[in-house]
Amino acid sequence: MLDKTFQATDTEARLYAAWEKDGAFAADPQSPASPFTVMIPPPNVTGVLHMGHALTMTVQDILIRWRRMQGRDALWQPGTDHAGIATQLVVERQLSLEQQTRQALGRDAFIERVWKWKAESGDGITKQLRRLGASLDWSRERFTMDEGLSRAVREVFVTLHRQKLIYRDRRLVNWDPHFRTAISDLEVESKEVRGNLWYIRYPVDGASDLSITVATTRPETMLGDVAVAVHPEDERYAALIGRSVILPLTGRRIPVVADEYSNPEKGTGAVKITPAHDFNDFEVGKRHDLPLIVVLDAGANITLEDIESDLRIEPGLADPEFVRGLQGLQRDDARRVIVEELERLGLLEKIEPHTHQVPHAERGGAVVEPRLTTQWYCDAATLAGPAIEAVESGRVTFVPRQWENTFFSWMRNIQPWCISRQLWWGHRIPAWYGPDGEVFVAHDEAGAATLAAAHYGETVALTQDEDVLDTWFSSGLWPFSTLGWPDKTPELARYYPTDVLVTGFDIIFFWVARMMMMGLHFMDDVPFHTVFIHGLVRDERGQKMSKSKGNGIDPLELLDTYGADAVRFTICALTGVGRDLKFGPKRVEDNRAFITKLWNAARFCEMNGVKAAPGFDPAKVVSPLGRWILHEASKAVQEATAALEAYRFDDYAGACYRFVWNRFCDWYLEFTKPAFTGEAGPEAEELRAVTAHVLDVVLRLLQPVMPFVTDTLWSEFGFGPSGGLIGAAWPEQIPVTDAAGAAAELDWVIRFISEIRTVRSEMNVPPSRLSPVLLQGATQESVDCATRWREAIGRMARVSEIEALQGDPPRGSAQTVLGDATLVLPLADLIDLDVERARLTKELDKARGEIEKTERKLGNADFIARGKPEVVEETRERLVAQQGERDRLQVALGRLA
RNA sequence: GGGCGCAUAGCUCAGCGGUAGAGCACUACCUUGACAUGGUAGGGGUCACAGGUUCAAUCCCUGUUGCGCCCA
Repeated sequence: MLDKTFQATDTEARLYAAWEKDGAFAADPQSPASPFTVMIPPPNVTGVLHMGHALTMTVQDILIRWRRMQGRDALWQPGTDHAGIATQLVVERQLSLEQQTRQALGRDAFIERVWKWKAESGDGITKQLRRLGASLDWSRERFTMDEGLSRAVREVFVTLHRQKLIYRDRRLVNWDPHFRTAISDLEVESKEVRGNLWYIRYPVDGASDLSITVATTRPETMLGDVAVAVHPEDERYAALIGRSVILPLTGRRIPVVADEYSNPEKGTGAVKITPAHDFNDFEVGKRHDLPLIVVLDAGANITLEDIESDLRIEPGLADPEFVRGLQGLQRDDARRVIVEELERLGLLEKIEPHTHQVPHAERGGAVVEPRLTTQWYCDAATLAGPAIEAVESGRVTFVPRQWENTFFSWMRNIQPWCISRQLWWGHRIPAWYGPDGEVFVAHDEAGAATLAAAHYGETVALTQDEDVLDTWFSSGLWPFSTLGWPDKTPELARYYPTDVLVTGFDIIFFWVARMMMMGLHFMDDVPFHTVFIHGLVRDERGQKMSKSKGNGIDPLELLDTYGADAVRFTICALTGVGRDLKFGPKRVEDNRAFITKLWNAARFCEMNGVKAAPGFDPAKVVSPLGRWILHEASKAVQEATAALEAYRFDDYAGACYRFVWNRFCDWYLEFTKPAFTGEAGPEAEELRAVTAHVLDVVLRLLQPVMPFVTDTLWSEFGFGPSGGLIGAAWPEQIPVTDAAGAAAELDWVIRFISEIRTVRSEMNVPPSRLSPVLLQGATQESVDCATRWREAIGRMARVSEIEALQGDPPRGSAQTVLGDATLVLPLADLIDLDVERARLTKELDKARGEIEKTERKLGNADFIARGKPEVVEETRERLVAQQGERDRLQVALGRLA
C-alpha cells in the first residue's frame, strides 16, 4: 500500500544508489542503438552546487532520460575541471592555516598537496549532482588533470605549436597582481568606479612659459610616460607637435605626438602615453615607435629599474630623491604620494571627479593591471574560422537562434588567446629551454632533449617552462579528450560528435567557442550539433543571485525541504526559451502540489484495484470513457514529445500537468467511481485496465523530470521492478477506436456538469440541496446521453434526476443553455426571480455583444472576399451558434416574466 | 557609443495575423468515502505608447518611452 504522502528523502537516496549500482546510467558502446550524447560542461572541482548548476543539470538530465527511454544509447559524460586559480587558492588557504606557504613547500610538494585535497574533498560537487538525481555515467567520470586528459593537452599543445598556432609573444596582458598571473580577457570584468581626472601640467622643453596639460585617471603611471598625444586636427596643440615636454618628477624629455587616439572633447584633449601600462597607449606607442617603460612590478608596486638611470634634477619639476622614495610603493599609495608632490610643485591644475570603467579580476576582484610580459599565445583567430563556418552552414545550431549573433560577433573579433598562467596547479607547459633560451616543445623531456641535441649538436641541460596552461585550454578538449583521444577508441568513434551542449549564455565564449575551435581542428568535425542556451536563475524579484547581495538560494536546502522531484519539476516548468527564471521557494512549494496530486491519484487507483494489466490492448476498449481518456493521454504524449524535441521544457511540464490534473484527476477518475465502487463486471474490469495503462503512460512521461516519485509508483503498481522505469520505453501514440465519438460524448457531459455547477453556484444553491434537471429542446441523442451519465452528473453536479421536458418549465426555475438544449433547474423555493433575471440578462448581453462582433466582421465585404475561406466559414458557423444561444436565452428570460 | 532582449490579469509567465490563456494570489461556497499540499464557482486585461501594412494586428513593420543584459 502506498503511504499517505510521498517520502521524498528516503526514496531518493535508496533509488539513486540502486540505479548507479545497476548501471542504469551507463552507456553501452556495444549496443546496436544509436547513441545520444551530452557532455557535461565540467563544473569546477572546488564548486558547490548552486541554482545555475541545478538548472543546467536538470535540463540535461531531462534530455538524457528522455532519449534513453526512446531507446537511444545515452551517454551523459561526467567530470570536473581542475580550476587552476580557484583550486590553488583553496589549498593555499589551507596552508596558511598551518603557517605554511606554497613557496616554502616547493612546487612538487605543493602539487602533491593539491592532489591530496582533491582526493579528500574534490567530489563535493559530484555528490551534490547525485542528490539532484542526475543520471550521469559515473563509471566514465573524468578530470581535466587525469593522465589521459593531460596527454591530450600535451598532444594539442605540441601539434598547435608545430603548426605555428601556438607561439610566444611579448605584449601587454591582463595581469592579476594579487595572484601574480596573466588572466584572459574573459576573466576581466569592467566595473564602474568613481575616481578622478587629474589635470597635470607638463612644461614644454625650452619654453618655460609654455606647457601642455594632460588629464589622466592614473597619475602614478606617469613615471612610465613616453609621450603626450594630441589629436592631429586639434588646433590648440598644432604648434607643439614634434616638440618635447619635460616629464615632471623624472625630468625625462618626451615628445608630443599627433595621434587620433586622443579625443579633443575629453579632458584637455592631450593625453599622456604609457605604453607599458595601458592597452590603448600600447597601440599608440607602436604607431610612433615609442619605448616601453615599465614602472609597476608583478605585484603592482612601483619599480624603478627602467627609469633609475634616467632620473634628473629639474628645479621645481623633478627630484630623483623623491622618485627613489617611491620604490616598492603599492600603486594606490604611489598615486597619493605623487599627487601630493605634484600639488606641492604647483603642477596639478585641477582634480575633477570622474566615473570610469576599471578592469577587475572576476576571481578575487583585484584591479587588473595591463602588464608587459612574455606569454604563450594561441592563434584563436585562425582556429575560429572553421567554427564560424560551422554555425553559418548550420552544422551547429543554437537554440534559441538569437545567440548565434553573440557567437559570431565575438568569434569574428577574437583576440590572440593568452594560454599561459603563472600558477603551479594545472597542465605544465611542455616547453623546455636551452642555456641560451632556445625553446623546445615536445611531449616530454626526453623529446625535448632529442630536439635540443639536434639543435646544439651536443647534450645540454634543459629547464622546463614554469607556467601552466589556462584551464579552458583543457576544457576545450573535453568533448573528445574524455572519450580517449588521442587514441582512436571505440568511444571516440561512436560518441563524437555529441548531440547537444547545454549551457548559459555567459559560457558561449568559454566552452562553446573553445570546444568548437579545438574539436574542428583536431577531430575535423563539430563537437556538438546543437547548443541549447538557457537563461539565468534569478531570485523572486528578478535580481541576479550573488553572494554579496545574499539573495542566493541554496539548491541543497530546497532539495531537503521539497525533494528533488519538486525542484526539478519547478525548474522544468519555468524553463522557456531564452528567458531568465525568477525562482524562489514558493515556486517549488506550488509545484510540489502537483506531485502530491499525482501521488493521491495513484492512491485512489490503488485502493480501487488498479494494477498492471499485461496483455491489455487499448484498441479493443469499448467504453466511451476509456476511449476518451486513452485519446487524451495520446494527445498528451504527442504534446510532451513535441515540446522536448523543441527544447520547450515549460511546454513539456505544462502538457503533463494539464493532462494529469485537468483531465485524469478532475474528470476521468471522477467518472470511474461508479464502475469501481459498483459491482464487478466487464466495464469495471476494462476501466481498471485502462486506468492502469494511462497511469503507466503518465509515469513514463514524467520520468525524465521527476524520476523518483514516478519510479516509486511504477514499481508499486507492478508495471516493472523498482528502479526499472528509467529503462522503460517512452510512450507512443495510443490507437483508439472512434476517438472523435468518445470525445464528443465526454466533452458534452463535461460541459453539462459545468453548466449546472455554474448556475447553482451563481444562484447560491447550497450543495446539500439536490435538484432535478429538465432538458428542454434537447435531441433524443442528448437525452439518452444525459441518461447514460445520470450517476456522474448526479454526483458531480448535485442533480437528483434528469428528464426531458415537454411544454413549459415550471415557474421559478433557473435555466441555462447548452448547445441545442436548455437545462432547467426547477427550484421554485430557492430561486430569487430578480437574481435569476439579472443573471440571464447578463448572459444575454454577453451573447449579443459577441453576435455584434461576429456580424460586423461578416458584414465586411472585404472580409468575405479576401479572408481565408475556412476562416469565413468558421465565422459563419460561430454566428449561427451564437444566435441560437441568444434565442434560447431570450426565451428563458421571457418565461420569467 | 555598438548590439541584443523584454513590456499581455495583482504577481510569474504562455500565446500569436482571425472569439485573450495558465499557475499563483484574490472572493464566495464546500471537511462528499484519492487528495484541505484539496474541491467547486467567480471577479480581474483599450495585450506599454504613437503611427503604418492588412479584409483583419496583442501578434508583422517603423518610431517613442521604460526596464534588463552583452560588448566597447
